[in-house]
Amino acid sequence: MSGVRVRFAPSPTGLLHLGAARTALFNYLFARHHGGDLILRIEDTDRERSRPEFEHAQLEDLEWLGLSFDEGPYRQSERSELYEGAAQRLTDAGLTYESTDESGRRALYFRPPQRGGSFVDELRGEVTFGGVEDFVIRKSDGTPSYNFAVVVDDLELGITHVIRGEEHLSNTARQTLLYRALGATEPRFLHLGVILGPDGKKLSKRHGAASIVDFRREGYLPEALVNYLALLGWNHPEGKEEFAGLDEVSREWDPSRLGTSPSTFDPDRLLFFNANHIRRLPAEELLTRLEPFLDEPLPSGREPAALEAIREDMKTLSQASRLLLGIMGPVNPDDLVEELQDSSDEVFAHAAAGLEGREFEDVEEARDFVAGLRAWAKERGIKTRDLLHPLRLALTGKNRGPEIAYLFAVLGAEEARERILRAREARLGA
RNA sequence: GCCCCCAUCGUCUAGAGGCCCAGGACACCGCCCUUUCAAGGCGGCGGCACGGGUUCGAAUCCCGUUGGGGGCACCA
Repeated sequence: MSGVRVRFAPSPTGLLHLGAARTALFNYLFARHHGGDLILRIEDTDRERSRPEFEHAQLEDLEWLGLSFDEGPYRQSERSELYEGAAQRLTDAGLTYESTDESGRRALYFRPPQRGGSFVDELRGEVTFGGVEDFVIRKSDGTPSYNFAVVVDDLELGITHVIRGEEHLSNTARQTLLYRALGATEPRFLHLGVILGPDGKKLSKRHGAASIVDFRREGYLPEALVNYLALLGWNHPEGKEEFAGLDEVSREWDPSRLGTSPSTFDPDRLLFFNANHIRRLPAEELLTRLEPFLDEPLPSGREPAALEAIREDMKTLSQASRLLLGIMGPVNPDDLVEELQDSSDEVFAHAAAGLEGREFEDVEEARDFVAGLRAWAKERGIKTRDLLHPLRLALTGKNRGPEIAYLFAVLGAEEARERILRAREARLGA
């Protein structure tokens, strides 16, 4: 038992974003690294904007990412006595006053004994601050303000390390003053560099898919997101950059490798990790994950071949249907007549004959069949290109695509034969 | 305007005074492999923001400038 207690404290006023997900991830990794506890706290003090749907959606995203919590969720909306007690102590100490604004709202303000000072950031060293003005700790509707609730809760929950984005640096200054006014010792602080959008501005909805749900819907794998996010502001001691999943990152993660500079979200890099993780997924697993993304089920009985045929080209799961259509979609033979070679006719005749009454149990059998075609072509002095390219055109109508054997295996011998015969006819008719 | 943080290839980063005329990854380009695309292999393009110090020696330490970012709400 290390005694380390960290927390992730989202506000249910929107969807879980990349930045928040990274914060959650690093808190999780920190807790795992130290054998400590990760606590979930919902900061729902904004009665207007907080919505249960958002809380549910965020929890779902966290779960999808594989992030689990040891405690919570605690909801700030359910802990008002705590804030009241703390507010009373500050009032008793003569550090608060009530004030009414133009619209007649009466709030409780905190007047810090000092306007400046410093705190230690574990990553940046001593951070000095000054010019802190009085700020609200209890809003006119009775709910605690963010800065106040955070301090009271982190204290009450025994949080030892506060890990959050650097956008909170100035809040930490205010909170430090609050801790001291309450006669408490502040936890340790780690402020991670913010994540910027490709335009260098703080990442937001404007930058397209910045919500975790968006990535999920587009067919990104949680493993890929975790892998990518883990490398934003952290690096492996030996430069390792590919991690199978959260468990592997957890095993190798070490807080001493954390950085402080802001980083820019790079969609290309994420895509690269996603494609990599798709390639390494076991077939059954890939099939399961693919299901929600398929317009039509994979060709019955030929699922494994179909899967392997598209896997290399798939950067996101949502591309599966399009890739599948590229193989199985209808072909108009008339469109490809011009591209066919002189040798096409005998190639078609031979291939069609070979396919007659045949069935491919798996890709291996299709490969054997193709090997047979190649041997035949070699004997006849037909170049490999003049053998396979016409076949590819006949089968899919396209110039590029997966290895030919996959095409046979996915389409099935019967359908392949028909397509070849149709192409042959079209060629003769031309 | 005030306060704060950050500063190595376009991007993510390694680098904690000599090992660096700076290494890796993404992206991009070329070559190889290959029926094609992709993957893979090999190679290329490309960076220490600038100026002062300190030091025998600085990407690394200090100061300044510039640049970028964040905060300055009865939002969190």
